[in-house]
Amino acid sequence: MPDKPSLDGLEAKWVDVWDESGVYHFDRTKSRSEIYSIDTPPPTVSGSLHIGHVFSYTHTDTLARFQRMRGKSVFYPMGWDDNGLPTERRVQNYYGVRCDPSVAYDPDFTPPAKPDPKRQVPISRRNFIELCDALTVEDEKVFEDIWRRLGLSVDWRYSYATIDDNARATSQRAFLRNLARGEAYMAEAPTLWDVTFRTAVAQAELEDRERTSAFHKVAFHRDGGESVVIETTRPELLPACVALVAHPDDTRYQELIGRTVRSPVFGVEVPVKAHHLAEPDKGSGIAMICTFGDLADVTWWRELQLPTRPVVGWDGRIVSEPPEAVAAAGGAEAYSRLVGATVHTARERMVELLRESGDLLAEPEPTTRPVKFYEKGDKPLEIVTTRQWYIRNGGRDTSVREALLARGRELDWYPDHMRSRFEHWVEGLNGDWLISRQRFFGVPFPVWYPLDDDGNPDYDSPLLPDESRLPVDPSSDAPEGYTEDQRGRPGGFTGDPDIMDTWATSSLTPQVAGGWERDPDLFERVFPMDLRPQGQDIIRTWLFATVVRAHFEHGSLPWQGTAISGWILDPDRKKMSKSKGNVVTPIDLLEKYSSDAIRYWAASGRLGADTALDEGQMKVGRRLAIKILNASKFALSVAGEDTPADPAAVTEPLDRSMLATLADVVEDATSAFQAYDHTRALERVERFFWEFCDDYLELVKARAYDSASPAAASARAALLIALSALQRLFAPFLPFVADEVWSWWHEGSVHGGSWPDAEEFRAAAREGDPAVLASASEVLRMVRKAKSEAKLSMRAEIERVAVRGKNVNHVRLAGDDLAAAGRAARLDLEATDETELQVEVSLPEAE
RNA sequence: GGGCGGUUAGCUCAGUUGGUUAGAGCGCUACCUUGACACGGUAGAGGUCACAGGUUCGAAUCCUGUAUCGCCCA
Repeated sequence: MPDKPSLDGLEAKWVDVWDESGVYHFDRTKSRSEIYSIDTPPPTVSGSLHIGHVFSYTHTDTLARFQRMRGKSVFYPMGWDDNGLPTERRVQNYYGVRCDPSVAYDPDFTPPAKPDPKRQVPISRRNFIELCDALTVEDEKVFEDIWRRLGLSVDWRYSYATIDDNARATSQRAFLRNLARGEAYMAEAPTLWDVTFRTAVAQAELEDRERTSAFHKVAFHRDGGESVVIETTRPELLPACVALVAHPDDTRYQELIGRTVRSPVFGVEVPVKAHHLAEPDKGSGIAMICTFGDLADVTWWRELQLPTRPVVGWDGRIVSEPPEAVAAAGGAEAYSRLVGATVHTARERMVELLRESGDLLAEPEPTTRPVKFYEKGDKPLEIVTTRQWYIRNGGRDTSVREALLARGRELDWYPDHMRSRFEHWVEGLNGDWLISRQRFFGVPFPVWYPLDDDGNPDYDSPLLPDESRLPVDPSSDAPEGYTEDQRGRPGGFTGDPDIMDTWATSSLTPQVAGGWERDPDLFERVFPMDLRPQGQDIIRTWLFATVVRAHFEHGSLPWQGTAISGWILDPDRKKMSKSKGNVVTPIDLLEKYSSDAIRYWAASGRLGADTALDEGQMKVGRRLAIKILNASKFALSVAGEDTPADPAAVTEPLDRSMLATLADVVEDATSAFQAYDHTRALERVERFFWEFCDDYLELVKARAYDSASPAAASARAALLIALSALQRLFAPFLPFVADEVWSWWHEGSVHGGSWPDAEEFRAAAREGDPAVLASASEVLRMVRKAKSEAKLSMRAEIERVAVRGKNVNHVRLAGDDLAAAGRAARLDLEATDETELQVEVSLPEAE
């Protein structure tokens, strides 16, 4: 035991000790009922770690430590989410390169010494992926160091990365099984498309942003009748117009429905249709349907069975060939003025064309409206018809939707109200889950297509690998029955060029970490897992997708419960996020206050509750940690060679009262933890600890020093018993300081020890009455108050303390201790009917 | 527009199934260096529980409405 205990250096010391002792190692010989398994969120390593991560991971760690001390073998692996677009972007910026699949592999490639983000060097896909692999390894090291320093009780032997062989094999296997059962399918369909990243995106990745645009009044014509005026914010899509649409009840357009009109400039005949989604009070009440301007166009196109006239290409520019109908109507020349232009420029040119033809009936009228964006993109999404892979998720299938909603009800949610986010998301799905991405760093689809004699792929007869070959890379591996030299040749094959959406891998973390089909013995012991901890922002993505995959593959939930952490708000109560630029990195705070102090702050935030970044709380945590050091030192130094404590030695009513109070605290903390309310557990333990220090320690101090008497032995035994409980109760929250003070008088880690059992303390208390300590504390407080008001030292001698009241007998049981702690020469007690204790303090005569 | 959650002391938050005078910490003020702790201790001041109705013997707590903040979805 050090003379002057300190928090400095505890992290470095204990991180190493824990690592060497393997105290957090998962014991895989245990049976399922003896195991607590956690499906840890793999953080995205391409971003910097911020204080919000520390917050939610600490929540999980307190639960893991509680379960471990309860005797469970805790399966608590850590993963890294390194596949996907965020890593690609980081590699591009970090090395100053970009992936160009048409470039050949250069085995000697070295990245530019001085990366120039404006002039990224085009490199082959394979070189690019090598750089991704290299950089993620570095990033993961940084993350792991911080996690260790924060004291996460992870078993690092089970770490995984979402791009590693196991994750790729698992993703491909699950996909092949989905495909075999018809849960995955390929379709050529209108797809939300990001023109910057040139990839399809899924519904879960969308966000609406307000954008300014303008209504353009445009005239369509008909022979022998008045022209029809529509209003559109996207005149550049006029060559893609396939129909006009009005509401069936709109009397203004009744006689038009079923006839045709002619588009301005291009002269294409298009039908006028009726559909209930047309909004009569919007604009002129009649709209043009283009392929495709927005999701309503897609609905109309599908339900009214209209033709397709695509004009926007994968790069967001107007395609070179006009739609056949435009060419046939003689609009090719006008169209040629739009070719190659971005959507924005094409709009300006189209307005010019309309002005020239006299079909723009008014000046464009500015407006703002929500526009769909890819959450990581900065250009509006276009809708492009492409061939993509999907997984069913209930978006267009009522029975799947009902089954998934039932899974949501089956899952335990902490806090419970988070379930509604899941339900609303599932109810609002409007299509299946699009899982293919036209990107590079990710899990490839394990699929090839045979080429016919003209070299065209036959998408209807995909070639699939045997599961034993996984993971495969169809861009470098050949399908069974083919050789590599048949790649791209007529009669040969071609690999599917796409990769899976990150979530298509992340949705399998229980399977990846749990050893599904790789280590069946492990999988059977940990799956379905006990807990999925995560943030509220990814309920619709990660949580939902994981439920979908487990539902299809295993016919079960992936876990029994989910613990949802809130946001971290900056001191101005704004959500902390990279885009707002208010992100705080944890490392400085960890250094300034200690890991335990940061954990204390994090553990003070309830599940589901947004929590402000509050350095004040960290300061409190630091003070608490120091107090634990000092109180432990005191109790141990007083107890001397009396360790281990003998419960039978606890005879004094005050000591028994304290242990009875402690038993209640243990009971409360235990049930709070079992209800996933770590905050309540901490609060109860902490409150008791301060009362223990301020009142109980002061009361028994003098008696405990008087080494000869049995009353002293009682105090010393009670001190040690309480200390043992407190150190263990704090262990999930403040693991460093808890193990430090534990090590002063025990072999082995407190984290491998047992969670206190209320009954043990109840027995040691031997029917002690909590009221004794409470009453003595109350009187002691009154004595202090009198001294404080008289501006006297707490050490000042006083002549007499008189206590009256109903419960004066409680005070009597601690009378000697009270007199000693208050330095009172006399303690007079008088039983009366008063419910409140009346305390009179006779101070010494003023000099 | 729909949904979810919040609104309690200057700040950050507790407040169990409705039950005496609404609690804690920080900050502030005063005092105290007492044999674990000055990286400390003790005490004090500080609140119309967002607002308006209602139910009840009794409401921070239950009901209705309003305001306001955050998030999600249209």
